[in-house]
Formats: sequence, structure tokens, C-alpha cells
Amino acid sequence: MATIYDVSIMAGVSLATVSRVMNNNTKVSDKTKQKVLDAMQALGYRPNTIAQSLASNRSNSVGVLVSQLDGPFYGPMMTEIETALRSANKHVIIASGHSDEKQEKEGVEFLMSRGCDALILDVEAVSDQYLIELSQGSTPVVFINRYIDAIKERCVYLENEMGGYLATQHILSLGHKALAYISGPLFKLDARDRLQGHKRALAEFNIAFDPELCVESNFREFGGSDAMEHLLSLNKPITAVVCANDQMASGAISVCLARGLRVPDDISFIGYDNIPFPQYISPKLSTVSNPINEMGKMAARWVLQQVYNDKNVVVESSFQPELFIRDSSQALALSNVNANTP
Amino acid sequence: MATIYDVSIMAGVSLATVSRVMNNNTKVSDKTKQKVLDAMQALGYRPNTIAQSLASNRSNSVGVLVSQLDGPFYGPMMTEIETALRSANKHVIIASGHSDEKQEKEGVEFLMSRGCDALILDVEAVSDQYLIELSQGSTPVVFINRYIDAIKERCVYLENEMGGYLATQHILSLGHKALAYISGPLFKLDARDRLQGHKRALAEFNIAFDPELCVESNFREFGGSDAMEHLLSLNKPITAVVCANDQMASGAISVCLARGLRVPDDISFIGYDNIPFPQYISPKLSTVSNPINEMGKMAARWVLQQVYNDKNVVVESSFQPELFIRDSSQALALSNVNANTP
DNA sequence: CTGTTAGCGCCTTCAA
DNA sequence: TTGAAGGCGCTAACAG
Repeated sequence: MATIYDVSIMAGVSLATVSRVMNNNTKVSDKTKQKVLDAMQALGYRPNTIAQSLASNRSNSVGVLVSQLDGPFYGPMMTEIETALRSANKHVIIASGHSDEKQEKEGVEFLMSRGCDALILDVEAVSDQYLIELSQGSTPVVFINRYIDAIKERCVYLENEMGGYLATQHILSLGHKALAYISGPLFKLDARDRLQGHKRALAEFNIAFDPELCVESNFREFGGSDAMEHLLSLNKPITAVVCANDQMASGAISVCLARGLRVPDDISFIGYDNIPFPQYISPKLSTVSNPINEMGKMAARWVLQQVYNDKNVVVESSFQPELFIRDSSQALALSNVNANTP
Repeated sequence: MATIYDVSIMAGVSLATVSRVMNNNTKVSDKTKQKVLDAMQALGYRPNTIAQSLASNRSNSVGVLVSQLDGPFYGPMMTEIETALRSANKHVIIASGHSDEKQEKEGVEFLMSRGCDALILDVEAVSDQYLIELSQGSTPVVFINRYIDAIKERCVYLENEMGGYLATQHILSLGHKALAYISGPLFKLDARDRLQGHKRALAEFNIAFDPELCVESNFREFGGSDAMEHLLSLNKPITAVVCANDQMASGAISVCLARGLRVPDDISFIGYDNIPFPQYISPKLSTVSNPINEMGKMAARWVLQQVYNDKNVVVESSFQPELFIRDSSQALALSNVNANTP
């Protein structure tokens, strides 16, 4: 592999000059620049990024830590991050934290020790305080899916409370009064916010929140199934179920269908996230959007702007959820008020 | 940030000794080792991986190139790769090739220029020849989801032909004779192999392959929908549809349901891949497994073994698909032979 | 077992 | 505009 030294010899210039044309910071005369370019071409020269990093104290890499690599979220988010960053010739190093405090911290440590120029974190288990301290360190950090007031300028987040409100409001405006709620894990901020939005809508419609009809689950399909089994075992009237994400909604619906309940005739459902798959199931799931891909893009832009001084990008930090009404929710018919109470 | 130099001063030893205890290659007396460890602890020392890489000519990073970052595949695969590699303190750099030859080659270039110690590639558009040449270069490369005879020892792949055979054989053994097939893009090897398995099963049951009932699609949900619309527009009897992946199957099923066809009563379906989601839809999708996560793990192990000399791992290169019979396929009843012909 | 001494390939003042 | 020279933090012979 040719080095900068080989190039300098061949072009008859100094190392410094070669370095200059590579980074075209300083002025180099067109003539020498051309000589250097020719030499590079001839030798098939490729700069050694490791050496560049060591000398310049910049790795051109940004670390991304997400809670989990699989599932419908991480992919779209990564797609945007990778695209945005690679077009600026930066690369992405990934790690996952598994929603566990220890693992999340280890992931951060790991990425920092790799000399990342910046970190994009989608973490759930670590405390606000930890993140605040982290953001005071020398490595710039931006957070996805998290809002911390003290460092809000580095948070890219969805208005989850509003989303929870929208979902429930939609159901209520359809005339439903006997609602159940399947929540995500309440140690996660988004789950708490969505639930809070749910409660706000209930209050607005003067409907009491029944803690027994609110089940805390895990954001997974099987979690939704389990929660639904539990809800049905209560033998309370339920005409609609608001789910904190689409995956749980799908799991819950599958349980109902298996028991012969018709959706939405006997029981309505609404999810959250608007992931692609449930748009292809029967019935198509009503839901609230979660533009995770846009948020990934924004986080990448934040890094480009703050760390790599790209002046051409604007960053938006707050995203609004949007209601998508499809086929799993319908107006309450008198006939089904007690549909699933024996 | 403390450097190795600071540690050496504090511990009262040389740079080399500090380096030695870090890499514990050579023997160091317990006493000095402890002094060094203490000093490291006291200074909160973290080795600079960039400098390590430059000096050792090893980046401890492995590049992973996949065709797409979103969708139900990449996640599980990455999960395993990241877990396996991180536990060996290696990191993964990702890039995506979007099933496009140019982008795939760029991705490879990109990862190589980042000094990756090895590459794990899940590429579809580049030629066998290109990959053969690539594997002769100095950077070790392993391929997922691809079988090339000349370099089979670095291929981790699924027996797709067998999977295609199994799926179709299941349907045929249920008595179906009027089968349609929704294929993936035929420039992709896995799509071709699955189709070939399909044909083999047909031949075994003495059923002619009808090209008109074989639609080439794109492995996506909406592609499955489009393909199904087309098939139905043919007004030919169809009692079962074999789909080259679960996503297309889901899209196709949604079209049928929307038209009032009952699945599986009027028409049976089988997919391929066994992704989680269709297990929660109605009807639960029969399918063939594609252990992409296992394949990711194997690729990572291959790297650990070949590049980082880990003797404790064994690598398996060929994976067998397995049939999962669920609710979307059922025995042909005489009543539905012409179900969807008007 | 430990220290000395060159680099790894490149960037970046400082002079010229 | 260009060149010389000193690192960046660490590894890897080579001695001792």
C-alpha cells in the first residue's frame, strides 16, 4: 500500500504538501497540486484513515448505541443515519445496550474508547443525570427518543404524550367508553408519556381511568398477547384497546381473533408507531406515527452540524405524531357493548 | 486523557512493560503487573485504540455490509454479529449496499479504507468473479447468504433450494394442484434457488409448472400485494400460493382477505423466512425457517477464528431450512377447487 | 522478565 | 506557497 511518503517522492514535493492537497485546507499552487494528484493516481494511493485519526485526533467515526438491533425500529433509523453520515465520508460504529443500565454504560464506554467523534444514543435505562454528565464530557452526544430538559438542545424526540392523547382521543370520539390500555415498560420514558396522553384524553371525555384495565407489558408481540389474555380473563366489558405500540397491538389482536372475537366489530384496536407490517394484516391497524427514520436523520445532521461543521443542514428536534386511521377501529355500535362479557 | 506514558511514569516502569500488561502476551512479573494495573486504575487510563491500530496494523474492527439496514433481516443478523464480536472486544462498522452493484462495491471500498481487519458481506448484486478476487486480497472476507463454489469455505448460507422444495412439497402433499408462485427478484441467488426447489417439488408430484402463475416480485409486502392482484386478474384457478418470503406472503394474503377470499379455506399460503411478525397475524403464516441470526453468528465466528485466532469456536457453513406449519395452509377440500374463479 | 529504541502514516506548527 | 521537523499513543523487535 502506497503511503504519503511514496506520493511525495513521486511528485517531487514534501510530505506536508501532499497532506495539504489531501485536506485542501491551505493553498497549494495548481501546478504542484496536479503533480501530487497525478502521483496519487499513479500509485493508487489511499490515505490511511487510522494514521489520519491519530495525527488529527479525529476518527471520522460516530458511535451509535441503540437498545436493540432487531425489531422494526432500529433498521429505519440506522438506514438514515448511515446514509447521512456516509455521504459525508464518516462511518458508523454500532453497539447495543439492550435496555439495561449496565450494558448501556458499557456500550458508551466502548464507543468512546473507540475514539468516536460523536455519539448518537438511543438509551432507556440510564438516568438523566448520567446523560447530563455525559453531555458535559469532551465527546459530543445527541440523544434520540429522549427528552431531558437540561440538555434539550441535544435531544431528538417524538411528542409521545401527544401521540398517546391522539390515539385515545380517536377511540373515544368513536363513542367507546370501556377502554383497556396495554402499556410499554413504564421505566421507559416513551411508555410513560404515551400512557399520560391516554389519561389526558380520558379525563377530557370524563371517563375514569381504571388501573385494572391498564396492563404494563414489554412492547413485544407476545407481550401484547399475554396482556390481552389477562384483560379478557377479567371479564370486564371492553370495547376498545389502546396499545402503546403496534407490535403489542398485533399480539393482542391475534389473541382476540383466536377467541372468535371480531376486530373491529366486537372490539376496536389502535396501536402506536405505524410500522410497516401491520398495514398488511387483517384488519389493517389504526395507529399513530412515529417517524423514527426522520429522527435518525436529524440526529445524524446534528452531528454533521455540531461536530463536522456542516453549515448546510438544519436540525429539528421535536417531532409530532400523526393519527393513521385504518380498519382496526370503528364506531361503537350498541350491539357490541358487552360483546366479550359472557 | 491519560496515556501509556503517564502510566509508565506512575508505575515506575517502561512504556513497553505497560504495553505488555495491556496485551498480556509476554510474561510480566506479578509484582510489576500489579503496579501497572494500580497506576492504570488511579489514572482512569483507557488505551487509545487508534494508536494501537496504527502501531499494530490492526484495527480490531470488522466491516459489515448488508443490502439493506431495515426490514426484518438485518436486525437479527446484526444482533448476533455485534454480540459475538463485542465480547471479543472488536467493533463493527456498518454500511449498506442497497442491492446495487455500484453501491455494494463502494461499500466494500469504504470499509477497506477504514482499515477493517475483516469483512462480513451480505451482497447480492456484485458478481461471483468480483467476490472471488476480493477474497484473494489481503483482507479476509466472509459471505453470508451466498454460495460460490470456488470459495465455499468462506460462505455461510442457507440451503435455499431445499427450502423452496419443502414449502412446495408441503402444499402439494395437502392435495393442492393449482399453485401460483410469487418469487423474489431473480437476479438474487436465493430467489432463484427457492424457485428451483419449487419446481423440483412440482416435478416430483407430476404437476406442470405454469410460467403464467409465477410472478417475479421484490420481496416486499407491497410487491406481494401487487403480484397477488395480478394473479387474481388472470382468472385461473388457484388454490394455493407459495411465496418466496413472508413479507410478500403477507401482502398477498391481505389482498385476498380484502377481496373476501378466506385463507386458508378458499386459498392456502406458505411463506419463507419465518420472521416474527406473521406469527401474530390471522391466519398465522405457515413458512420455512431462515436462521439468519445463526448465520450472522457463524460469520462472526469465522472472523474470530480466521482473523483473531480464536481457537474456541467452530464454524458451520451450511444451514438447513425447516418447515413450520401453521394456519395459512390446509388440505384441499373439493369445495374450493374453483373458489376464486368467478 | 524488563528497558531502549525505532517506527506505524499522517498532520501541523514554524520558518523560509 | 512550500519544506523541515516534531509529535499523536502505542507496538515490537532487540538487547540486556
